[in-house]
Amino acid sequence: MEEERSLNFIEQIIEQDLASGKHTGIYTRFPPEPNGYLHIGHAKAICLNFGLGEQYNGKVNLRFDDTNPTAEKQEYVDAIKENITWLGFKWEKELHTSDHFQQLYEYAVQLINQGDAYVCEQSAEEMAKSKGTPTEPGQNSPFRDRCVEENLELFEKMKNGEVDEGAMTLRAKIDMAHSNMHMRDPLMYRIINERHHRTGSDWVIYPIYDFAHGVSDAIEGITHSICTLEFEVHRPLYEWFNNKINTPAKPQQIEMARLNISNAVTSKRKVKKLIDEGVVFGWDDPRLTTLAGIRRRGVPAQAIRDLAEGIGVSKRNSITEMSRLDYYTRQVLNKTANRVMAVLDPLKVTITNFDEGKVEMCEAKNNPEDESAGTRDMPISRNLYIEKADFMEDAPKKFFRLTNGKEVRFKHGYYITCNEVLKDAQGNITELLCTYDPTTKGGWSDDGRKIKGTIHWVSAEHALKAKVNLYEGLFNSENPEEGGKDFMEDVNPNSLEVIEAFVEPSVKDLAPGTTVQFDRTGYFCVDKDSTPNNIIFNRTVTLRDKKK
RNA sequence: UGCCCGAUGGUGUAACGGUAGCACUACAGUUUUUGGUACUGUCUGUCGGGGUUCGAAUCCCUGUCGGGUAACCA
Repeated sequence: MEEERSLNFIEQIIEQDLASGKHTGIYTRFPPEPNGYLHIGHAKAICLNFGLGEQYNGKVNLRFDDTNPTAEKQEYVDAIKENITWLGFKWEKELHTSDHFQQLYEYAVQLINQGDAYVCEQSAEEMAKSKGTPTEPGQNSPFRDRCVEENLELFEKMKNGEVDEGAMTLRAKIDMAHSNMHMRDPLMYRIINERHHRTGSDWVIYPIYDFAHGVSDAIEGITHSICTLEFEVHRPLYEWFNNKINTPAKPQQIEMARLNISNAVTSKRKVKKLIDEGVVFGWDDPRLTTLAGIRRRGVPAQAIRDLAEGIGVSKRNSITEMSRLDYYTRQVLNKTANRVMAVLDPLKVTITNFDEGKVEMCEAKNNPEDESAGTRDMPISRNLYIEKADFMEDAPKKFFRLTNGKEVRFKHGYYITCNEVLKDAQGNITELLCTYDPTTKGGWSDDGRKIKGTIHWVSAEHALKAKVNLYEGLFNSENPEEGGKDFMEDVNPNSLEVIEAFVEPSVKDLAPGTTVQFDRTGYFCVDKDSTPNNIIFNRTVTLRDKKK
């Protein structure tokens, strides 16, 4: 009954903490900075934190880490919430680090009173210089030994806007000779004269990540604070602050490897360049691995969650193959996407023994994997289209599609035989003259005839024209930036091909965002800009194809 | 160069001193009104060198390789 599954290292920590009584329940958080759009890497963190919450009946806060008003915007806050909701998660509380500004300030004052923090008047350059190097210790700031009263007074001035930006900072007094550079009297507060998207002009002093993040975790009662590997060297600082302050809880920071996907880039800077240089059309371009892009391409949220679950959690940096996302996408869509017939590269077929003007309806299952999806009626008539690739003259025996003289099944329609091939002056095939067997309606016969080939088709007069975006990987290399290469050089020039296809009439009413399977071709999503008179599909992923 | 982390098939992960397993990919085959799906099978792996032990992917030493880290960013 219970499926045997090994625990990842974070689950092991949690179960130990629960078993030992260190915690009676778990509380995690997802802490994005609202300065950009979420991508597939964030999705892993979201699924992990919220997934752990569901798994252990714990709570998960959504906390916007908004300590730097120069980059953060409400627009991003809204988009991030939308993405998380799309993924299907609910947060316990929506919080912002800025909600804790007053509390953080009071803790800072406490540290000053304890002699653990001081106001420093060194410039950024002086500070960098006196910080030392990995092999040489730093020099103490000349302001390091100010008395508590003076520190208090100066910090108050900073807070009240009486000090110029850059003129003073608040620093933790730790150890300028520490082997971990982050412990050499790190900044706690700096002055930024910029309007904050939530606190407006209430504050001009803003806490630095190292001080704000861990202490906010503690304030919120977070038990397990999961972050990525690059914060590993920050952990001693994280713990230093929470140990110096009498915070109500002592959260544990746990670092894990971020998710990297092959043939893609995720960093804001790089995606922005792709947009600015016109390689892609925006943050939600379906070729990007932003959540907005992936969603627009038609990938279901469940596939992202399955991916996050499937790749596991570890501390070693890795690149997950894109084929893995494709796998989960197909897996979900196979069960949920209705089938539809669409011809992407048309070849005219005339059924010579089908009366001119006659229209018959063919009943078609919407999804062979889901009986409850029902059926629809598709019109068939004398003039049809099939895929060019589904016909070949003098085909080899392994060719299971249409060829001269051999019967194939037109799916949901009839057995068809090709009798004559029409060509233009250059010898290109322009049309096929075929006949149908009227006794095989639906694609069946009870005389034991074995029809190996089944192909899709649409009725020429009933088909709708649709614009179809065929996407391929945006980059040629697994790792577009490997070896200091310029990732722009690695862009796949064929990442988008726009074609006009013929689709069966039933798609007319599909809502934007709906993903269907084009029979034998792939999964396609109705674009958000699609309308009944201007139908647009985005190829989500092709079907697996074992042909040759 | 200091400090920190990591190294298991092509890829992602298990095995916590006792038969190296699972999934993706690739390749075969069966089924099939999608060359889809489903099912079955095959290929490929413990970074090197020492040690501890009856026994090491696992523990110890050492080397090599990879990543992170020295923002008034997060």
